[in-house]
Amino acid sequence: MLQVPYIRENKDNVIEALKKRNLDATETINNVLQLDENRRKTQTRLDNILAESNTLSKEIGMLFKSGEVEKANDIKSKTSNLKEESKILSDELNNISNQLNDLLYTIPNVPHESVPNGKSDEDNEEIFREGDIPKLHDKALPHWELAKKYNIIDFELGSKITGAGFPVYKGKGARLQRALIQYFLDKNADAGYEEIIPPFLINTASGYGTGQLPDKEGQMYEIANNVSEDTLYLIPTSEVPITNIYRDVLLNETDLPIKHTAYSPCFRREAGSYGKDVRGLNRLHQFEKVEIVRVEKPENSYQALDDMVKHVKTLLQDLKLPYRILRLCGGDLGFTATLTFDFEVFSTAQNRWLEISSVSNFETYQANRLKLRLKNNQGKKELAHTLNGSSLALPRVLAGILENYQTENGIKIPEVLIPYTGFEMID
RNA sequence: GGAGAGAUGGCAGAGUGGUCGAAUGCGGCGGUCUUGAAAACCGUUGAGGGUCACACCUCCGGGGGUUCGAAUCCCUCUCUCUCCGCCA
Repeated sequence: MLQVPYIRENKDNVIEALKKRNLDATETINNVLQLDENRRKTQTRLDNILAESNTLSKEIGMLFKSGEVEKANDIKSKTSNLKEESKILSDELNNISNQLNDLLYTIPNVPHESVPNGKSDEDNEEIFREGDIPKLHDKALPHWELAKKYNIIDFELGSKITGAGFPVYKGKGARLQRALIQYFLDKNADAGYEEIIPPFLINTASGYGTGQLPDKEGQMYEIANNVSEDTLYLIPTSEVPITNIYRDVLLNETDLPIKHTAYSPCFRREAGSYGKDVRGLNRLHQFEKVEIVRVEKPENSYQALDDMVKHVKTLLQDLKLPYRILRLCGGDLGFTATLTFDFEVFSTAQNRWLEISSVSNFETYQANRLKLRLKNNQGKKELAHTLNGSSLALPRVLAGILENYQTENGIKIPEVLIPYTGFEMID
């Protein structure tokens, strides 16, 4: 969430910048500042009462020690008023703090200055395009038909076992998926990202840390939890457990940059999706993803973002898939991000672009929730910047490969993957 | 699943109702000494709120309670460790 002192000092800029999200935050920001002022005032009043009561308590202690019991009892009777008052005030303070927090949770991150105006994904700005769109033969099929034809992904079987959106990968399909995971992890490791295998369930504190909670519970599957009283959630992305490694952590400047990569299954409820968007592998409830996460010094985070974009590019270049990069407009920008670049692969048989990666800078927005701080060279503590990106989301890469690499005799395997698959053709 | 022990500052570890935000050791930082370094010695060193700065307030795993007063007593939750059982 945004930092209150920052809002206090940059009120007009914050309101202006949030307009890019098509959001008029004037009232909310005013309420925040009002509540903040109220909070500080109440805190001061409470502090004074507590100070007085502390003084009296010490006096009583001394009097008892010196045997002046009557005098002590006398003072004792005076403290009951203070007690009552402090109880009322601390309730009030709690109330105000909760209101303030609740409100802060509703304010999205301030977009970076380079974020274009716009209402929806149609207004995203294409900044880069690479790779040739192949000319397919006459009988070319969309990937869900190919999956059936070559018996490599079984959507109906997944529906039987679990439900729609939980496909079963079989034979060479499973093998190809695993090859991609391993290939991505290897490439990420080569680029200096340390591999992590995180838990696939997270608690509520972690959900708050990265911004899935509150309000976006609907995105995640909730687990009836017999282990503790806390609710657990299936991870929607490994960003959540990985970034939460650094919740309540104070880093030294020499620890940075921190670069992690992880493979994990991702679980999303995707309530309300329908039609061609959910066809085949386009949108699933469970999918595989390799993620990269970074923790950076504030002054380096945009350089890091750039670096991540470059890295993701190399993956697609290696796979020889046609792709483009979009700079998300204010209307499409995620709640917690300041700047996001989406990668889309061209799904030739469907004749549409599919999002396969989203690379974002969160600046201090997550770090503030996480209490992820950094002690800089002057010994001063400041919030770190967090970033993440997909490298890559598997199903749509798979869709892209199946469709773009199909021939009349079968589906060719991209050359870089052959050492991982052990076969060159799905036929 | 059963029985027990525990959670204190960056780490280790004392503290069982009042002057304890917390001994001591290690580590960190600054200094003396040294050509330089090490050692030794001296000093300093938790976090958050608040303030122009002080004052002041809060924090000894989380939450609640007892008390004029809680790191210390009670309840509860979470976590860790030991033993037994079960298990990939």
